[in-house]
Amino acid sequence: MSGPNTPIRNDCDECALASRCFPAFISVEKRFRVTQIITTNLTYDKTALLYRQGEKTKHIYIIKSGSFKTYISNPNGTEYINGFYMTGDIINMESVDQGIHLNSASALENSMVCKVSFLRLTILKDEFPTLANMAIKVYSQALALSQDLLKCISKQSATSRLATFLLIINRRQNIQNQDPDKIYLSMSRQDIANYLGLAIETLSRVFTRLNESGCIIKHNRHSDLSIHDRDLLQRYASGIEN
Amino acid sequence: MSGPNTPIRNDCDECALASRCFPAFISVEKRFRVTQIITTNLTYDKTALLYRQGEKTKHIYIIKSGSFKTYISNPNGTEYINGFYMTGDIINMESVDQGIHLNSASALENSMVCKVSFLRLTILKDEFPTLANMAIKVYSQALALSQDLLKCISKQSATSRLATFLLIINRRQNIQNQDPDKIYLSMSRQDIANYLGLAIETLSRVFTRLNESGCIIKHNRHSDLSIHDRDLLQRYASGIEN
DNA sequence: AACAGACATTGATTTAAGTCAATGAAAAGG
DNA sequence: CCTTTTCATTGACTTAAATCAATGTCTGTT
Repeated sequence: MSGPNTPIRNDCDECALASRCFPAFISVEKRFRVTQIITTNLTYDKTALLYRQGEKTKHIYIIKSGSFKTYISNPNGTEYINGFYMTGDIINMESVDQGIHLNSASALENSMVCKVSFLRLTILKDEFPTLANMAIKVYSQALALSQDLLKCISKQSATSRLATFLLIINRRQNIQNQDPDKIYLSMSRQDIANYLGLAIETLSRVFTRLNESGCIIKHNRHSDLSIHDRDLLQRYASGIEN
Repeated sequence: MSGPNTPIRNDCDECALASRCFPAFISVEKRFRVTQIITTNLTYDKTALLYRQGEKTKHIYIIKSGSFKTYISNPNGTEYINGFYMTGDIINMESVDQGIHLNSASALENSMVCKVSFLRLTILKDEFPTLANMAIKVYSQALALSQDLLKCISKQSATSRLATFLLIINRRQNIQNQDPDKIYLSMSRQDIANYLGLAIETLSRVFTRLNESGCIIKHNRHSDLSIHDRDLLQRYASGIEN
């Protein structure tokens, strides 16, 4: 076995996300410490639950591949979609304070995540102060995004909401995508409608209209589409065009 | 002058917020260090700008008294209200990552704030690791609140939105209030309407309806009201009642 | 391959909220 | 103190999206 000061090769060194994930904030020589607090490459099948609303929580999750939705189940059986998460995103940041899951998370497709105990992260943080900076950076970003989204969803038309949504998804997928105009929607129409605060029928009509205007191209009924006229899509998103 | 290890009495020791503000995370003996990074008791008159969208930023602000709104100005002259902040709240957390103000902030009434350089806070953080924990705690709370609000505003009726808004304001004001049912609205109807994603006329009608149903009592036209039937208000908020 | 069930789309109608317009009430300013 | 301006309320009408209902299309199962 390697001694505690001998660098060892671990999962994180070989991960495609390493440069954007928290090991990036720890020197290569000390990366071995990471293995002590992170559980890597957990797999979840489509529809599998990552965690359940109300449960106690001690972990954040980093998505290595695939995607998840978080949602709140209502007494009347309906769901409120809180967010969609994809490669590189961190799930459960909002529960770190209370230590209880505020929503449930389920896989939208077969996915892989790494699991980090935030209690242990706190200990490691004292050892590597840059980790705290990273945490604050990530939180600040999440908050900025969330405010943006609030603005968009509370005040825009159905067309503008969907256009904004597609542009955001596209931007997030582009980080690792080949074709910059391709969009893959791993979530159902119902999920998107719910997330954007629209009826599923309204959403469907808007999809049809965006398609007919030549703005997007649908490659099949559900998940695969391409942005064909990005400029127009952006005008829809900003509300210049209707 | 006191030497660096001699506890000195400073503004923060006497502040009513001390137990909820970040000095709470530093031992009394070392509190003097706080004075090196915090500027206390800055005053802003009603309508005065705390900062302007697009400016570079190095500070977060803690409200000692009064209230502020943050907003984005649009090319067409309209405003998007991002948030309302009151005593004990921290303004500008979302800009820490980018270092640029994502919105403008202005005082809704005569107010007092303390200003903390987050660069210096980073240095202090290495000295007092608990500060980092506090930062993460605060961020996690802010994120949870923001997700809650998104849900409420994107999917609820006008009545439910206003009822939720009033309950949130009431809860936040209760921390230091005498009468637990009193609500003071320092922002204009236009600001509330904008924040909730409603037309000002719709908001006005809902105010009238809540008043007529005996749910709230308006003490004057604008700012002062009381919750008269909290249970009913909560039913409106949850959408059980319309 | 055929069936069932889930999911998506399209059409007809209703409704909640937005818009336009007028009035009322308070605050600001000379 | 009176005028002007700003902000809030109320009414009449319009519209975007929700709802209700039917149809179409994919997915998975045996």
